[in-house]
Amino acid sequence: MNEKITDIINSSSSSAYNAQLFEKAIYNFWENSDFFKPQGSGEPFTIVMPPPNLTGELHLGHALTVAIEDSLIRWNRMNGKKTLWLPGVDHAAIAVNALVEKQLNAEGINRKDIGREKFLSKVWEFVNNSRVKIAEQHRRLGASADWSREQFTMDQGPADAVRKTFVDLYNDKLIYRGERIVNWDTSSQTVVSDLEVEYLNEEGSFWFIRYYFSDNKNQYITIATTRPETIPADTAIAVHPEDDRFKELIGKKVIVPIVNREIVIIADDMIDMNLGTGALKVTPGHDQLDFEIGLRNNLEILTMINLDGTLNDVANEFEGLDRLVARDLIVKKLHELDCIEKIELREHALSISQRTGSVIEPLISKQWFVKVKPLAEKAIDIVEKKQIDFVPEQFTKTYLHWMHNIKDWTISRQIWWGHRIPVWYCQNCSNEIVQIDDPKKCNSCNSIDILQDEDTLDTWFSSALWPHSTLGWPNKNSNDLSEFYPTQVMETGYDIIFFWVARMIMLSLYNMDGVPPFRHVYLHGLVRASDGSKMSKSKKNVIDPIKLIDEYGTDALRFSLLSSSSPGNDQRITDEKIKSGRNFANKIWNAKKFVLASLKESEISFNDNLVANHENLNLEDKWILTELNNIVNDSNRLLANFELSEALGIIRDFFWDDFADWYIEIIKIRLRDEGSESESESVNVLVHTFCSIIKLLHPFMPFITETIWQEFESYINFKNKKALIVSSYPKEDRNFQFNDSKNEFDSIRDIIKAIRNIRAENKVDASKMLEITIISQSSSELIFSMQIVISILSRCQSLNIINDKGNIDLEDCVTSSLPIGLIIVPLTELIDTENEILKINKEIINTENAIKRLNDLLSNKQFLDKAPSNVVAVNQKKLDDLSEQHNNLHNALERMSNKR
RNA sequence: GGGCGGUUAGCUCAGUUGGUUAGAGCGUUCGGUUUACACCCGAAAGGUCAGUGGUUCGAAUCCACUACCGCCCA
Repeated sequence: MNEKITDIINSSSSSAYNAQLFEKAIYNFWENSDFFKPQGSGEPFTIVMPPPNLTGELHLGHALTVAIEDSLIRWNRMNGKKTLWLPGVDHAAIAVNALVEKQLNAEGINRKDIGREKFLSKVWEFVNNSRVKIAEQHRRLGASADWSREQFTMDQGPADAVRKTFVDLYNDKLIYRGERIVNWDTSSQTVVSDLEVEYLNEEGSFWFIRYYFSDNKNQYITIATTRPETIPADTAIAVHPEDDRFKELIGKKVIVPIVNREIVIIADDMIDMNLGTGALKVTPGHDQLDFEIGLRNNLEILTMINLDGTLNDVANEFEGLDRLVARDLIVKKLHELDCIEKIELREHALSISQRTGSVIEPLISKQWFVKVKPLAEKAIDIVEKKQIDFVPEQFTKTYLHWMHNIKDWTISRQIWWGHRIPVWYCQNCSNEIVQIDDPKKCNSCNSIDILQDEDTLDTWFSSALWPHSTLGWPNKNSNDLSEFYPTQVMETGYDIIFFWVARMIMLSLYNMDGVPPFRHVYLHGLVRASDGSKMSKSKKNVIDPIKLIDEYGTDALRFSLLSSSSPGNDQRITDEKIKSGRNFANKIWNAKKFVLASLKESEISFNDNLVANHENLNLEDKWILTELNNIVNDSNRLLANFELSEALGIIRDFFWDDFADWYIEIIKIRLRDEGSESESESVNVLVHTFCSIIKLLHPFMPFITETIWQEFESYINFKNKKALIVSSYPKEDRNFQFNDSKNEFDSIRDIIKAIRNIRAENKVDASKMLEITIISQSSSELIFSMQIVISILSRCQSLNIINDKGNIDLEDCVTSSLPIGLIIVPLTELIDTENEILKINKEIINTENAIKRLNDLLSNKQFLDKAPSNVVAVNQKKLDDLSEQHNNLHNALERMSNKR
């Protein structure tokens, strides 16, 4: 592998990192080496991938899913876990059914003309193509998933799981068939579940309509409605029993306009007296609430809307019209009949099908339902007992709230694509046969005249079984099932917490004897367009992740998605963000060039066993190793808490700020000193630190890090590890913890920053070398030992370090006061001494204020009693530093003033 | 109507058990000697942490209320 990588690098002329050159080769190398398969004997770590819909392409939400899950997977793999990321795809019943139907329609073909079988073969053709495409896109995203275990919801295994679950639930009386009012999607002509209905607030007309009494044609009761077109199916008027306006009318009869049918005025507690006139027309066949009123009051149920949205003969002369068209005509007729008292504008919720966008029609229909309450109770219990937890935590509440108010789940769908309901009806004796294997004959009367239910199951029914059906259930002897169930993490978007997560919990508990399907649920937010709007095809603001990858590289995309993703929160994606990801990758690439060149030029053999050479480490070595150790510690902790963006952030900062801007710049000085012990020492630390960074970054940015690792492999023997992906993640090393050195280095860094600041503030020409004096009472030795570093990084030609307050001439000097000492920079350009004195005075006042505040704090008995000791100590240290600084400032002021 | 969340620099966002003078990226301004990198380097400006009140030695962080924004469920 590494020869190949080196070849590619050598053939590239550009100095910048070009992701396109490496990603494919690296991915193939991983996949062909079987690195994605669970390996070793470690503790298992499993994530089951949320199966994308086979509707066509992956979007940025999938890219985020992959970025997060792959990072977790790679981190765990590098930590020695037996890691399985199980990929799969979903048949997306309604969406795919509609897509293929649309394609056929474009060719002038109706699915009913060609029949079920032929239609399904067309669908299979379509999904087989999508499946290949999506798998390819996942590879582009760098997903280290075990493709040999890839599952499809329509494969035999998951299909067996669906059948067994259905039959078990049926036998346990948890699945039933019944006539209920359901959400009917007139355009796809199927029922949809409550969750698939969206509500849109819309300003609409509120019609006030008179119903005349049958015994007195001059008197009437006025009702208010937003749906006058359903008047022909009214079977009662309802009022509140306590409503004084209507009390006496209860039991009286009125005539339904247009159809002239007689209905009765009834009383029902659920009527809102303040809404409209307080009287409600009751249409049990076409409204959920009216249906319930109808049940309570034994009302007749009339159906006037057909499955395609047109009206039937109940609507008299309006038969055959679409209900939305009929509305206007019916209103017109009501006007003619003088039944309309007034029309108001009112905001009301419009039910829209999430799938097709058409207006949902509540209809009575015979459907299959899951009786969810008993399942929900267990699903509530398991979360309350904290056997499953949510990240971020607040989704626990969302979940529990929904579970507590759960309603039965409509699982049948009137479409062809999907798992057919395993129920057969005997045409001879009306027996209902529900069983796993297709029956040959009726198990009651032995007739062979049996017909299978025409309907299919809700897609989410099969996805609800995903964590165990993909591992081999219902085959309880499956190795994967015993080894990888329960899984550790379920990671998906918060928008499908009810659709999917909640149902997986319910049905997994049911099928797996109460063992929950996963330990943690991590929910990420939506990826939005740069203006904060949702991406949607209709808005034409969808960004194709593959295009971004082509332009910027997968690592850049993953970096930007991950670094602006915090659990449960939406993020906006912008070109600038992805560019900063690309820039980061390029920075790594260039640092690699420097490190590798240093290694080659030094001609030393890299020795990662640095611990033995402690005494020879320089201050900056101890500092960078300590910082590295801190970052290793923190990033492992953050990753364990699912704080990916935080972990990535601190690694990025460490690499860019500490390693690239400081350590490399300092090390250059030592590298010039060829052949010295210091040179080999520095190369060791340099390579060790850089390789640690590469490891730390690998889960997030797999391609560039593996590419670099492969190239390094030619020069370093990485302890028998074939690839970075299967190497070990850095672990804390107490031997690299030099806290005193870190503090010392920080104060040296402050000196350099202070001098640079003086240069910039005073507009000192960049090429001008300075002569600097530093007065330090306690740390002059430390400063002396670092004088070359200080000189070069701040561009001084001489550094005069003294530890007493000797009489130094401060004419034409600028000073900077630090806890470690006073920095004096003489400038040949004219210095405004008065201005300098002003500046120093200002700083003295600031310092004195701060000292006063700290003195007050530290003499506050309550603070000393109640604050933890480390907080007291930190503030004491701060006070000491400020006092030192205050002295230095006074010192400078004195000398400055003498020169007036 | 019920529930959940948000409001921090010009923009996008961190800030996990309350503890230095509140951070980052992008953008802005100034300056760029330097063979890893201009997809870069150095320096800087910029915030009453939505408002009010409370708890506390100490509040962006906890509590209450208000305002605005968003999401979910009806």
